[in-house]
Amino acid sequence: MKRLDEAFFHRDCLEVAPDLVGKILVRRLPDGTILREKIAETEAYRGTEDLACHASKGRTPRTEMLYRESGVIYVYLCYGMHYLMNVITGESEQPQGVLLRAGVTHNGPAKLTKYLQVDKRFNGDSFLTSEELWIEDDGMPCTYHTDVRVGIDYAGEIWKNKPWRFVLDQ
DNA sequence: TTAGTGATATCC
DNA sequence: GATATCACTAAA
Repeated sequence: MKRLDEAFFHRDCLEVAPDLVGKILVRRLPDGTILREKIAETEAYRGTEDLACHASKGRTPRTEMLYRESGVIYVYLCYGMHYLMNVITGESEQPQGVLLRAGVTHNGPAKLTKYLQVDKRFNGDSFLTSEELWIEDDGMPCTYHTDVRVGIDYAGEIWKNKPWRFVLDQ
C-alpha cells in the first residue's frame, strides 16, 4: 500500500478530486484499531470565485485552512451536528480543496466522519504526516462519473451547475 | 417535508 | 449581544 504523498495533493483540485475516487481512507483509532474505507464520492471547491467555496466569502479564521499547503485536513461542523472533512489541494495561498463526500459503505459526508470518528481535532492536521488518518492507493483501477455538487443552491446558477462532483462506478 | 443543532459571520 | 445561515441526516 502506498500512502498518497505531497505530489498527489499538490495539483489543482479538479485533478485531485477525481483521482481520490477509489482510494483508501485509513483511520487508526486510539486503541489501535484500523478502519479502511474506499472513497466513493468527492467534490471540488475551487478558489474565491467559486461561490460554493467557503473562501468566496472572504478569508476568515474558519476559511484560513483553505489557504494552507496541500495535504492539510479541513474539518468543520455543519448544521450544528455534522462534521465534514476536506483535504487541501494546489498551491498555498490559493484557496481550494476536495470534500470527501462518501465511502463505499457510508453514503454521506457526515456519516463518513462519524464512522471514522473524525471531528474538529483533525482540523489543521495533514494527510501527509498524521499517524491517525491518511489515504492509500491500493492500485485497483476504477471508473467514475461526474455530477453537480450537492447542497449549494445558494451558489448561483453558474457555480451550482459545475460538474465538480466525482462518483465511483460500482 | 421537516425538525434538530451549534459554530460562524455579520450586523448592532 | 443578537440574528441569520448552513458543503447534513433521520424520521415521517
